[in-house]
Amino acid sequence: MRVLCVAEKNSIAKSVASILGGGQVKRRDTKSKYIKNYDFTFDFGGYIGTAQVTMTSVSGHLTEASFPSEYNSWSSVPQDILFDARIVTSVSKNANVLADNIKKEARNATYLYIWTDCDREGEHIGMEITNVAKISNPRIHVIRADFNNLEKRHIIQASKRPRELSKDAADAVSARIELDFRLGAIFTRLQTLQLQRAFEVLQNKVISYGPCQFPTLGFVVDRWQRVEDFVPENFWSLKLVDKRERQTVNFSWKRNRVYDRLAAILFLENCLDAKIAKVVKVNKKPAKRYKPIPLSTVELTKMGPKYLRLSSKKTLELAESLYTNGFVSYPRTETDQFDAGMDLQGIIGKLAPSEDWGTYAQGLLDGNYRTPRKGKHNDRAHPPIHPINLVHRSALSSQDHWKVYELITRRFLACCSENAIGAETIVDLQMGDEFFSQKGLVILERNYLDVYPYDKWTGTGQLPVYQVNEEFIPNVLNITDSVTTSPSYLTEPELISLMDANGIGTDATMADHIEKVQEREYVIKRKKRGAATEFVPSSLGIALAKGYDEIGLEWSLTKPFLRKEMEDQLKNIEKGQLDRDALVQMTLTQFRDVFHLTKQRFDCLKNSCRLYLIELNEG
DNA sequence: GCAAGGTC
Repeated sequence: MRVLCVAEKNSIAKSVASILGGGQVKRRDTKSKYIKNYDFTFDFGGYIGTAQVTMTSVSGHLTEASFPSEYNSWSSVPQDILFDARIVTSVSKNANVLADNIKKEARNATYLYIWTDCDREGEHIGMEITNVAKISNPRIHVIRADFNNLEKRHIIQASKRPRELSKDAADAVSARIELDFRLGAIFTRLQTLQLQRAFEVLQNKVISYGPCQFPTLGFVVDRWQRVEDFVPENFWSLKLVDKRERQTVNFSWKRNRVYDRLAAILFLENCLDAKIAKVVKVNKKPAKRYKPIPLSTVELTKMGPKYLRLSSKKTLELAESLYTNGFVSYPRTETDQFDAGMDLQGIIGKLAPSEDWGTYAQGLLDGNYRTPRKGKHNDRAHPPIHPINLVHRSALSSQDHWKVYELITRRFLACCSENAIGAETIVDLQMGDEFFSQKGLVILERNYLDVYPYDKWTGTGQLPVYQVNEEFIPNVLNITDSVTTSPSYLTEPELISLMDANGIGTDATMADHIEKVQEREYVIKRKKRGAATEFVPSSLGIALAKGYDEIGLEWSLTKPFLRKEMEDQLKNIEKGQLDRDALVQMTLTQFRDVFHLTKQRFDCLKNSCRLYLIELNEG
C-alpha cells in the first residue's frame, strides 16, 4: 500500500511528515529547491492500514488562467468577446516541476491524501493537485485531511479521519479566478487603449483595472476629496481654570464646543451670573489599559508603517523571511487567539536568555504570566504570529529584519502579561446651568507597557483634592475661540483598515494591492512632517475615480460594494447555497452592462483626464 | 502589456 500526501507548502509537509513518521523520515530532493519529498511508514488505521508514505507539497496554486493565444492581441480583439472567450487553465510555468513531481509520485500510489490548508483556497489547490495526480494515475483514491494546527495529537487524529475535498469551496475559488481574470483583462484593455490614444502623457502606461486595486484607489480619492472639501469653521468654547495646591487644573466644558459665538457668550454669562462653581461629583475608579490581542497578519501590516517606518508590503516580506529561517511562526494568519493547548510558557522560556527582554520574560515565568486575551478571528489553519526561537540581532541580515522580529516578540510577551493598571479621578463641576469636568490619571502598574513600547499610556497626574459640594470661584472663566482643522490624508494603516472592513483583498494581499496602485501611478506615497507617510491620489487616480463617478453606474468601479457583494456570494457558493456557474453568469451579465455604459460614456473618463491631467496641471 | 490568490 502506498499513500501520497500533498501539502500546500513545504513547511506543512515537513512538520506533518516528522509527526507521522516519527524519527524515521527519509528526505529526498526534488527539482524545486523549495520542495522536498519525505518518505516514511505510517499506520493510518481503518481501510488504509499500514502504508509506505511519501509526503510532498506544492507551493500555493499550481495552475493559472489564460485566454487562448488568438485573444492575445489587445488592438484587434474587441474587449467584450472576452466575456465568453474560452479560458484555458494550465499549470503555471514555475509550477511545472512541482506538477511533474506529483505525477511521478502518484503513479504507484493507491491513495492521494490532500493536506492543503483548510480554507477556501486550500480546497481549490487540493482540486488542482488531484487533477494533476490523475493524469498519471486516473484510479487514485482522493481523501483530504481535516486539520487546523500542527499539534502532534491533532495531526495523528486527522490522519485517521479523512474527509472529502469540498467541491463547493473549490467552486467558489474557481468563480473568483474566472471573474477576476475576465474583468481585469476586459477593463484594463478598454481603459488602456482608449486613454493611451487620447493622451500623449499616458502613452506608455498600463491603466489597469482590478476589482481590488480600484476600490483601493477609491479609498485614497475619497479621503483626498474630504480634505479638498474641507472648509474651516470657527467654534467657541468655555474655559474654566482652577488653581490649587500649586496646580493649574483646566476643566473642559461638557458641551465641548459651539459654532455660534453669541451662544457661547450667553453660556458664559450664565456662568458668570452664578459666580461660583460647585463640585457635584468626585468619582475615583480603577483604570486599565488592556494589553494587545495576539498578532494577526492584518495587524502586523498595520504596525509596520505605524511604528517601524516600513511599508506594509516590506513588513510582510520581512516576516516571511523570518519565518523561512525558523525565527517566527507562519506570518499569514487571520487568527488572533491562541489555542488553549499551546505551550506559550515554553516559548517564553526560549526568549528568556535575551539581553533585550530576557529579564522581563523571566518575570513572566516567575509568576507574572497571564493568559492572553482572545481576538474574534480564528482561521483554524494557523496560530497568531509569534516568535519560535530566540535570535540575536547580529545574526539577522538587516536592521529591518530585527525591527520586525522585535515587534513580533514584544507583542507576544505583551500578550502574555498583565494589563496596565491605573487610578482615575473624575471631578464634575456645575456652574449655573453649565457642567465642566476634568480627569486625573495615575499609572500604578505599567506591566505589559514595560515590554511593549508601541503603546503609550501617559498619566495626567494626580488631581488636587476636591470635595463634593465644595464651592469655589474659578481663577479663569472665559471664552476661547478656535478653528476646526482639516482632516488628514489617508495613512497606510488606515487604508488597510478600510480594505479589511470592506473585504477588499485578503490579509496577505492587501499590501500587494497598495503596492500595485502606486506602481500604476494612481496613488503617491509621500512623507508627512515627522516620520509618518500618507497617500494622495495622483492626477490620473483622481481622473479615473471622478470619471467613473460621472458615468453614473449604479456602483462605481472605484467603490468597494461590487467586491463586497461578490465576496458575500462566494461565501454562499461555499455553503452550497448558490451554484458556481449561476454566480459567474449573473456577475458577467451585470458587468456587461457596466462595460457597455462605460464604453458608451467613455467621454466622461476622457474629460476627467483632460481636466486633471492637462488643464489643472498647467495651472 | 491585463487580475487576485496562493507561495519562496
